[in-house]
Amino acid sequence: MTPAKSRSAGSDKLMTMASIVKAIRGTRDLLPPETALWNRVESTVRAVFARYNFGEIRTPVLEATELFARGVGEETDIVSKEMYTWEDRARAASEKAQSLTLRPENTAGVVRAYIEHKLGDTGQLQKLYYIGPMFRRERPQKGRYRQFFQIGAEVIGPTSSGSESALRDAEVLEMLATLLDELGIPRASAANEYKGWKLHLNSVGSSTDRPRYIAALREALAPVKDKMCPDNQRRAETNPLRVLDSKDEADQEIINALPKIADYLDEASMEHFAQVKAALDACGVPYEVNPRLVRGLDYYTRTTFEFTVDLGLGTQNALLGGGRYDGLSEMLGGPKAPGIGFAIGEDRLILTLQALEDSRAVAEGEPAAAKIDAYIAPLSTAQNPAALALARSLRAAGLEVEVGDGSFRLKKSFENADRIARSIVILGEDEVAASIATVKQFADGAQSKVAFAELAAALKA
RNA sequence: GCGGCUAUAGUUCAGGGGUUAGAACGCGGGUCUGUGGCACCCGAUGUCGAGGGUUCAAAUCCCUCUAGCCGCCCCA
Repeated sequence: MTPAKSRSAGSDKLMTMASIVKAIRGTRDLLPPETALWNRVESTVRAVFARYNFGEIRTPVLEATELFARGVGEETDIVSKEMYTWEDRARAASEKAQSLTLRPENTAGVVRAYIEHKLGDTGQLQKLYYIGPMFRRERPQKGRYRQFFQIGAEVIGPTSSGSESALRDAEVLEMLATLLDELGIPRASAANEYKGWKLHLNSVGSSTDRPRYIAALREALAPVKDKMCPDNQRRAETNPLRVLDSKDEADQEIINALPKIADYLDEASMEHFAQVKAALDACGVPYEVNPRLVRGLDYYTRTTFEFTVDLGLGTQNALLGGGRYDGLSEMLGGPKAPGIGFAIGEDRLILTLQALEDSRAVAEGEPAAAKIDAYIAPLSTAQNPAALALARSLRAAGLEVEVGDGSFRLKKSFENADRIARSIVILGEDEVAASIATVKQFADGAQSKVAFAELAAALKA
C-alpha cells in the first residue's frame, strides 16, 4: 500500500489511470454461481427436447436485414425501431455493400436455414431447437435486456410430413408444459394463488382469415375509436389487432364488444383449433383460451400462445411465446413449409427460478450449498507441488477438488475448506514423505490417515 | 422512445451543508507456531456513479450525463 493517502495521491492516480470500460447498456455479465443455474436450465432443456426428437441448430447471430424485414414484418416495432442494423461496406469492387442486423429473434433465421439447405427436400419433418443471444434496442428493465437469451424450437416441413397437423401444435405445447414442470415451476392454481405458469391459447386464423378479421375490426373501430385512449386510437389505425390486448380500463367495454376472431375462422382453421384443444385435453395440459391474445410478429397464423408466470418478472410476465407460421417460408422465397415454434425468454426463466428459490429459502431456511469433495491444504509452500500432484490424481478419479496454498495459515485453510468442501486433506512434510494424507471430514469431525492410493475411494464415501 | 425513483466499502445499507465518511457481513492479522467453525482484540477498505455549478465549506443543495430499478410502449 502507498503510505500517502492524500487527495493529491488520489488525483495522481486519476491522471495515470484510464477510465474503466463498462459493459454497454442493456448487456450484462453472468457470473458464478449464477451461471450454474443457467447451465442447469440448459441441460434440462436439452434433455427434454431430445426426448421429443429435436436436434440443435446453430445459426449466425448476424443476418441480412432483409430477412427480418420480410419475415418478421416491416411495420412491427421489432423491425421498425428495435434492431441493431448497419451497412457493411463493400471491401472490393466485386463485393456488394449489404445491410446487416443482429438477430432480434431466431424463427426467421431457422426458416432461412431450412430453405437454404433445402431441408424440405428430405421429405422429413424438421424438429430443431436453439439456445442463444438475441438483440433488441429497447429501454432495459427487469426481465428485458438489449442482449437477451432465447431458447426456441421450430417444427417445420412440407405438408406431407405432417407439419400442418394439430398434433404438432399440441406436442410442442405439451413439451413446454413438461419442461416447466421439470424445472420445478408450479402450475398456476387456486392452491398457490395462481403463482405459477399459465398457458394462454388462441387462434388468429389462416392467412385468409386474418385479413377478413382485420377488415371487420377496422370497420367496428371506426365509429368508436374517438372515445378510446390516444394509444388505442393510434393502434386502431396502425395495427388494430393490438387494440385487443390494451389494458386501458376505460376502453374495456368497447373492446369487449368488438368482433371476435373466433367468428372469422374458416372451417379448416376452426377444426384445426378444436383438434389442438382436444389433444391438449388428452394430455392433461391446462390452458385458457384467450380470444384477445394477439402477437406482435406478422408471420403468425392459426395457433398462437403465450405462457405467463406471476413470479419475479414484474410487469414482464410473458415467459415464452409462439405460434404457427404457415406462410413464413414462402414470404422468404422458400417452398410451402408450414411450421410452429416458440421462444422462451431464458433471462426471464432464470428470474422466475431465482424468485422461486428465494421464496423456498424463506419458507424452509437456506439449503446447504453443494460442496465439493475435498480441499487440499499444504502446510508450507514446500508441499505445494505434492498438493497439486495429489489434486491431479483425485481429479482424474472424478472428484471435485480445490487446492489451497502453503502460504496460508492452517486456520485459514480450515475456514476455506469448511466453506466449500466436505473434507480437508492436510499435507505436511510427514504426509508427503510417507504418501499418507491426514483427512478430516467436516460432517462428523472424524480424522484419519489415508494412503494416497486409497484417498480417492475414501473421499468418495 | 416517454415518465417516476435511485446511485456511499467486495456486499447489504446508514449519514440529507461544518474537523479525518460509518455499521454489519466479508477480507487481513492476533489471542491460538500442524487442527477450523464460537468468542474477543486490532487492521485495511472508498475518485460518496461521472462531469459541471452554488457556497467560506458539498457525500449532502442545483444542473447535465451515465447506469439500475419501477411504470408506459412493446415483447421473450
